[in-house]
Amino acid sequence: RLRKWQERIRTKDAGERNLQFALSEIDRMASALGVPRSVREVASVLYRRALDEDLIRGRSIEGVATACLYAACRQEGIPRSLEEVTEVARIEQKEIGRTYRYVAQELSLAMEPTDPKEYLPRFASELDLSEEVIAKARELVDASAEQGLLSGKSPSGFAAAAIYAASLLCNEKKTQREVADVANVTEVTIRNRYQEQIEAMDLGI
Amino acid sequence: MTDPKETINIENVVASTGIGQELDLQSVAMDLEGADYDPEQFPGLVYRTQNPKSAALIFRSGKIVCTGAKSTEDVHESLRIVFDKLRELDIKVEDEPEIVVQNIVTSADLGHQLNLNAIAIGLGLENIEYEPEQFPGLVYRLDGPEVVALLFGSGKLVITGGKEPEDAEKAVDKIVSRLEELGLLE
DNA sequence: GCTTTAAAAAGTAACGT
DNA sequence: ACGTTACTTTCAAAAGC
Repeated sequence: RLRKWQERIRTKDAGERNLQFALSEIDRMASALGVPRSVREVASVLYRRALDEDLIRGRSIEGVATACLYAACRQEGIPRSLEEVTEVARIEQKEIGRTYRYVAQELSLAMEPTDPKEYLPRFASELDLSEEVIAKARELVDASAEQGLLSGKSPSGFAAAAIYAASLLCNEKKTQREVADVANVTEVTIRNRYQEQIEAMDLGI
Repeated sequence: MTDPKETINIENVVASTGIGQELDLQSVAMDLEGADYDPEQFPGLVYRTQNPKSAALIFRSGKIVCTGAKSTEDVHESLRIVFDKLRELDIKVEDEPEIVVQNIVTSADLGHQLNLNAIAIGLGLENIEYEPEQFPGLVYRLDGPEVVALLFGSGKLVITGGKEPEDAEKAVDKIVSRLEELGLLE
């Protein structure tokens, strides 16, 4: 009786402490990633849902919290790549990706692949590129995606190539290295795609 | 039109068997040249055959896993070689241990580029996994046959999880007809 | 869940030259 | 800017942690 009561309090306290820990971790990572408060709120809601659905069993709180934040960024249209999330997380990328897939499946999140265009504003802003470059990059992404060049390619690499190509076309040139650095991809990836994106857009015009 | 089924190629066959005899892997490792055995790392002894090319994992219990062969025929040939090698070490091996194929990996080509984004939505996001940031292939789990297909933008695909070559053919037929009814082939 | 084996697909990354 | 090597994903079995 008394022991059971104490146990319930203990369990409740532990659960409450774990939830607070998860939410504070989401807050910490969200701040480090520089995403708006709305994303943290969506991530928190996802985490509570995961908790309600018992998805934490056999997984780390840290992992589920991180996966929820990654999913929330995507749902809110301001994606952070797994690599970027990993930089502020305390678990490895492979585990974040695996947990994200599990949570997305169990909560029926119906996540569509990230649209490369959602990366454009951030990349352009970090490179001090104009609105004109963003518009041109959008054209490049749409034209090349329409011609089937997007299948299988990483959204951030695709966006990076479009930003680089657009900066050339708009006479606001940035080097491949500068674009690669803000996008967290290699110069090789940009080099391998920007040319065909320009060709795709020229064909479409 | 080339039937995509004609492009199916078996890339790997995994099978298990057993000699019905316990083994002292430490001594087998000493006597069998080319054997890799590091019990700290993995409980099985690794023995590779050259013709056909394959790798056999031999366990203390006498059970053996063979992988890397390009056909069911090659699996039997590889294991025949392994059995004979063990017999040379004066280890008793049944005449014809039962060999069970556990998995067949095949590749094929649908002959058309694929719009994976459209296919992901067409097949239903809840039925597939497509995370191009992590892997370029779209993962599609079929009900019958029970196999997993990896679809690529090039139109090529990998089918794994099947236990017989027919599973891959059935899978390709199902995938082709599903994509056709969705109007996403070609 | 992990450890090991093999194999394909295509993309990306990290080396060295 | 090459080339090479290697990692990502899927699958199954084995014995043991």
